[in-house]
Amino acid sequence: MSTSRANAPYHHGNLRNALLDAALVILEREGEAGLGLRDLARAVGVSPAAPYRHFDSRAALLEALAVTGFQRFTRAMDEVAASGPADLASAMGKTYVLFALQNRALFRLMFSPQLRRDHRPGLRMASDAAFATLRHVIGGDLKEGRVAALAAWARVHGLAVLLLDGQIALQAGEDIEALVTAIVENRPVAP
Amino acid sequence: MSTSRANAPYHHGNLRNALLDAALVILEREGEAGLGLRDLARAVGVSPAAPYRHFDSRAALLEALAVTGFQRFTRAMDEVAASGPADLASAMGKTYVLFALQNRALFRLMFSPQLRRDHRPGLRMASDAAFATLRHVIGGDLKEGRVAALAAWARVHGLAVLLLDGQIALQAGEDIEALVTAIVENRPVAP
DNA sequence: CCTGCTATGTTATCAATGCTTACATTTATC
DNA sequence: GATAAATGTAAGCATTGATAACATAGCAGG
Repeated sequence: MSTSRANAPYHHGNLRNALLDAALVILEREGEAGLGLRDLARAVGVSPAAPYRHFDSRAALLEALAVTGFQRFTRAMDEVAASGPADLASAMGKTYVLFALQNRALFRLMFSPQLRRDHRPGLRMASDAAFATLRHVIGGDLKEGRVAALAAWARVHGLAVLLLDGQIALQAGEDIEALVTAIVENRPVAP
Repeated sequence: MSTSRANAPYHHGNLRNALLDAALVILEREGEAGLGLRDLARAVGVSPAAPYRHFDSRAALLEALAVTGFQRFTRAMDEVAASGPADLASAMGKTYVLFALQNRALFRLMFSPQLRRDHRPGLRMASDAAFATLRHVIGGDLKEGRVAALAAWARVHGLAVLLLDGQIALQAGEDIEALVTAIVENRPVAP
């Protein structure tokens, strides 16, 4: 290929992807507030101003991270839908919550109101794409109208947020995945 | 009383309360990230270092704000419980969501993982107090066990968060309060 | 090879912020 | 009044996001 710049290393290597990878690690370890451009540049081994060649601002970097988060989210949803589970809505709900638990800081970033405030079109598009499939499946599967679909979504999203924020205290010896399954499927823990 | 310092004006007036009031205004207008101690001091009309006489750090100020938020929240919950509605759980759920909508940034701050990270005892106590009553009412009213109580909580909290984050798009002419009522009471919008 | 041209990275620097220290001023108490 | 505590100010430090000027690496065409 002649125009292989997106993949081939230039000066450093493909710095943009290296920055995103390192940023994701720092994000999950330190939280969004602890992700500074200087630390990030130091982690990758470039000068403090180098990231600005790839991201206009810190907010733009966070947006790019959130977009990759929505892409992973979409992939996880598509995979579970393609696997053809017996109860599709419950399986997707469970995947929804587990995704949040396995990508804690990233999930929070995806729904960060700070990012949504300055209407970044890339984030909007990634978010819409992710929820288009989810909305379609939930709305088509439940067939109980808008309120039921929103209630199901709210239950799943609320469970994810409460677990992330440490509001739901696990009882002794309780398996978190079993609890999620029980709540999503709306049945007692011990069946 | 001899020790009326908490209320009586000293040099400036009771600076601590003035700071909290102004901080709440800035918080709802600019978001948590936009609440700087310099702006805050300027808004109240004191020097940039004056707030540090009342709050050890920016985090301590945010904690104090969150504590007042939990106190308001507790009051709202107690009031609706004392009013003796027909369906107590639904009434409290609706109050829960409306409180979030009427105190957007404050509600988010109350559940901020940043604040929870450094275990501040005041915040923990205020949070526990607020949820003790809620947990008691939900648990005692539903009588369907832990999973049902958590599911109800998750639905209400998730609805609040999704509305705050602008994820739920209102349809043309749709009343948000009616939608909240419908979802919380789990019935169609048009009865 | 040499000359533009673009993409990328570095150095130096600025402004704003959270925070601290040393000092000044007002109030309370004896 | 004297003294000590409480409260506010002034000045400055370290860090951070952001920008500007400069330097380097690849590419294209003569």
